[in-house]
Amino acid sequence: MEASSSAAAVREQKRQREGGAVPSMAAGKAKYKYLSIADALKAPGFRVCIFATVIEIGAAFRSRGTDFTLTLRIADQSRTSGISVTFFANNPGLLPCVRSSGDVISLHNVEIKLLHGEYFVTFNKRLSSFALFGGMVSTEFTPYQISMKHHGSELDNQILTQMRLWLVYHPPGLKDLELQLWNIKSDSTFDLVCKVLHVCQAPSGEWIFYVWDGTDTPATELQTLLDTEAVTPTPLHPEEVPLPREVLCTLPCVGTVLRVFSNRFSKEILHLQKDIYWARFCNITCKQEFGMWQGSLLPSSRIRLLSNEDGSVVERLKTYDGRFATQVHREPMASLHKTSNITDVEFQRAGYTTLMESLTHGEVTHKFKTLVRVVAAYPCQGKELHSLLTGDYCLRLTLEDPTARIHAYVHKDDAVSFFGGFLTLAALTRKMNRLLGVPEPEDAEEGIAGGRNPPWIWCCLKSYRLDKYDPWGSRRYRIFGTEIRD
DNA sequence: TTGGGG
Repeated sequence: MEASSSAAAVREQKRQREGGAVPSMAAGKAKYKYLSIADALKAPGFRVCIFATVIEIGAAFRSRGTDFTLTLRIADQSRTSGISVTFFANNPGLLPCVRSSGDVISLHNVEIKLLHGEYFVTFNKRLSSFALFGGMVSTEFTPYQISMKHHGSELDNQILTQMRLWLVYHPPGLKDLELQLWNIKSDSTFDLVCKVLHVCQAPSGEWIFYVWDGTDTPATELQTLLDTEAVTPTPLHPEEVPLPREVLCTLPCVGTVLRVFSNRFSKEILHLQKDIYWARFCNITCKQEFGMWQGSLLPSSRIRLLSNEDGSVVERLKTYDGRFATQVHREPMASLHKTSNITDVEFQRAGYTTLMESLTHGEVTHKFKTLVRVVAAYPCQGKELHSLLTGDYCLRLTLEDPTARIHAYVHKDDAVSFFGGFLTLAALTRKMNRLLGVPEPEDAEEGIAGGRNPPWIWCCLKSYRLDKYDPWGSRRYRIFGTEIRD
């Protein structure tokens, strides 16, 4: 927001301290100097005027004094993370009643305070005033609520139009700091609105939250090194101990279940253990380990419980419902618009099944078609690889989609058809590298080296058991009816 | 005064 920012404006506001900003008059209309939030913060202790958008709406409640109070969070272009504004009034009807986040508020003569290193805006009921306007879809210049003693300013219409234009590109509800699983970024801090599906304590004492928002985490880049697969296989899940089957079966089959780790014990965890809740995980971070996303709570992180009617929750559920409107929307979000023509599959007409749907399926034995990435293979190079076509070996692939990772075997009888014939070692290596997303030597020179990005491939899988007395413990996956194209 | 991610 290009409010009348600048040091001069700050000095002007400083002159107006005590007694409130006295508006200069021009053509009969009051003229207030609005500061951007960033500039206003340079003048703690002074009264300032701010034009901003409401990004969070608190509930009105009785203060410990004689008043009613309400906290809003407002933001502008200079501070998209926003700042908290506290209002007081002896009658709740006098507090701002914001119709929707994204609405615009004009604040006159509010005070900036700095407490514990954090800035706040205080609305003084004797000296301050506010006006509320519709957000980006509105073209109305008349406020829908106005406090006592609020005088419109000459620049209001112009600044309101600018603010609405900015809002078009920065819609509220999805704040810059609020990410969904589909757009999380490594080592950034953000808020996540998610359903807490399960909470447990790892043997290390660490707490693990299993959270979900109906979207898929992005495909990760993997390390090129594959020769350690025999000794230390690529893990199938970020936690040390996998979830017991009865818990696994309660998790959703579409959308990633992110593991969020926390060293801190808090009473929030006890609350969350009892039931499934929607929550806002504030100021959390995430990283990739072995190509898997995992979240972490920081000392500054907070968990806020949300109701099912919360706007962000309703939005997430709407998005999730949309994924069921068509078959293709259930497919990994990261695979969309990336045609997968690496393999030919037998199950041309079969529907699509996520790995989680198969893992939680009621019967061990079943066949399905899925869309996955090959994150690791053993063996994957040299003589060992070639002996698959002639010898008595089977190939172990580590497959992933946004919902799970599994080991799937290419049985010795299927290896020739999987690779499309008795290939030379060179041809076989080329096909394997394509599956694993290992860059071609010429690509590597262009700076793609260092990581690999396996493509999405269609593949037919069969789930079966080795031991009828321990069907789930002895479950295996086997690839069939799938051929890598030339 | 209150209140300060209620």
